[in-house]
Amino acid sequence: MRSLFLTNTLTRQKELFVPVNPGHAGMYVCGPTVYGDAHLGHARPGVTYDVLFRLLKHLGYKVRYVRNITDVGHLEHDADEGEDKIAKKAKLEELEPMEVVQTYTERYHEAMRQLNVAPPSIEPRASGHIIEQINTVQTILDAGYAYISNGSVYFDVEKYNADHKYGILSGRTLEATLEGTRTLDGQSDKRAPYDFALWKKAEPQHIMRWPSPWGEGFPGWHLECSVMGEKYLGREFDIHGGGMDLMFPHHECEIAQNQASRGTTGVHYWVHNNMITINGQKMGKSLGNFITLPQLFAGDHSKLERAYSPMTIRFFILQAHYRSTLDFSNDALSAAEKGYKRIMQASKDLHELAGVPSINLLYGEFIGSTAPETFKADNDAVNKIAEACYEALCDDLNTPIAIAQIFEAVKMINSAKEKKITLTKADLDTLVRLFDDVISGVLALRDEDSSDKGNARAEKAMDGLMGMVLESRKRAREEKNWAESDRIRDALKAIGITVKDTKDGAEWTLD
RNA sequence: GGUGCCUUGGCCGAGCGGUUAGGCACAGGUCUGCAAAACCUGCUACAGCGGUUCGAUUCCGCUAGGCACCUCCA
Repeated sequence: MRSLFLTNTLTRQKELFVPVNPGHAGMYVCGPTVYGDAHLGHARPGVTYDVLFRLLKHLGYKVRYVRNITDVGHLEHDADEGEDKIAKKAKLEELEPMEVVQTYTERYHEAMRQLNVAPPSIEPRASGHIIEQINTVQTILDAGYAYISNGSVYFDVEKYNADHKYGILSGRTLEATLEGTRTLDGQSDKRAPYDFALWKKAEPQHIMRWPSPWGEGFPGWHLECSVMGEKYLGREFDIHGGGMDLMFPHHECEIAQNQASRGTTGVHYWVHNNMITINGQKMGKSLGNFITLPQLFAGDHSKLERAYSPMTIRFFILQAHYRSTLDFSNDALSAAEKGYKRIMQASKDLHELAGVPSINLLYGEFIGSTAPETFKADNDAVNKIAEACYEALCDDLNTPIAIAQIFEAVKMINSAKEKKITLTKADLDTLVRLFDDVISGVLALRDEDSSDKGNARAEKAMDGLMGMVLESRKRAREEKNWAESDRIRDALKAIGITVKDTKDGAEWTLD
């Protein structure tokens, strides 16, 4: 099995991935809080951890990927004064909170499906794990790392910090945290500003509430990930992913909860993706640069010059390393779109050259093969490209380098098609395998054109029809009737079909 | 204020102590009835100022500018 290296936020270093159980990989990623449409920012972790999930599988691990849905407990503003995001939205739209949850969970799934992000192995909801969360709160209380105050339960950070160390992930000291903590205006039930809620007492107007030993209330936001992670992946598991903005306090609190409740920090590799910015600034509702995925796909936003397809977005994200900020702009998206289409065209041509059918995996499907250890092309350049591609992917998920290698392969394929170079069967087989495994399997880029064509019968009819049209154009060209030949080409262009004359005759593509 | 990060050619974006990343755009060429595509060639940059070094875009320091987290955020 190939070695995989991941940057671990905990050590701030690139580390060799060694799973808890050989051959198995457990991965937990913080999913969305479902109170609104998924936005550009959700696409980044969605795609990033999807690639990690797929890569782990391709390398030969049996992977369990848990990505939660937060449907309770995530408060707006200060933890003491804030309102539950779901409940607020429900009030606004006069819906049951669970109707809000249902609607936006479905819409999130649809957006992820369009981005070709495979569903996780398990997608647990916070509201479905209230009992487990109550149990964990009790365990932390029993261990002495929490206290009850006015019907709520808070984590005692100072006590915890004395025995263990609070801040190991973010590198913050307790004093530093204190300095940064906002002075609360109202009086608080908390002993210290950095204490966080494990269980919150529900005020009379609060609609989402459950009975507990401490009265009616609801769980604190940080708790769900600790609890569900342990439930589905065990006391200690391999990878925990999420956005960098969640590092503090969310993940820091998770570690403290883990240590306090199960005697281990719980996670071996913390992986954090960076943010997507728009004109150099993080997306925010208040900044007016908040673009949802449906808007992006439809081109329906003032910042958008036009629509960008899901695969364009996916490719755009993969062209940057996941730990770098990625700046959104129309120019960058347009450039990504062209590059993506170039790869897709080369993929089609490659499969044709090799005489094997193009694969275009459907949502959630996986390549069945395991990553090869060596490559057996006759042309050594092909072997080098394939090897470099895998090295890049295994080197902390360096997708931009992997894609750069793919472009090298694209160049070779095009040259072979132009008959400037010759590729042997072994060369073509290696390239096909690389494209099927890496492009379709791991990076999960699919051909949007062919998937849009519709059913097989329609496609067959279309092919036949185009054959007839191009045949009559061919005849016109043979008679050097350029006017007629150009008329047909222009007419086809007008209905969205581009014709290209190659050495081997005319080709057509849907725009 | 505390903590961390960034500044790469027209744009996006990798990387690294000495080797052309890649894409998009642009210019010239090949091919072609034309067009498109493709191929070939060109465009060689690392904010500024010092320092370390045989050699720095890559390490260190300072300066300028920008960003993120510390409050909900992927």
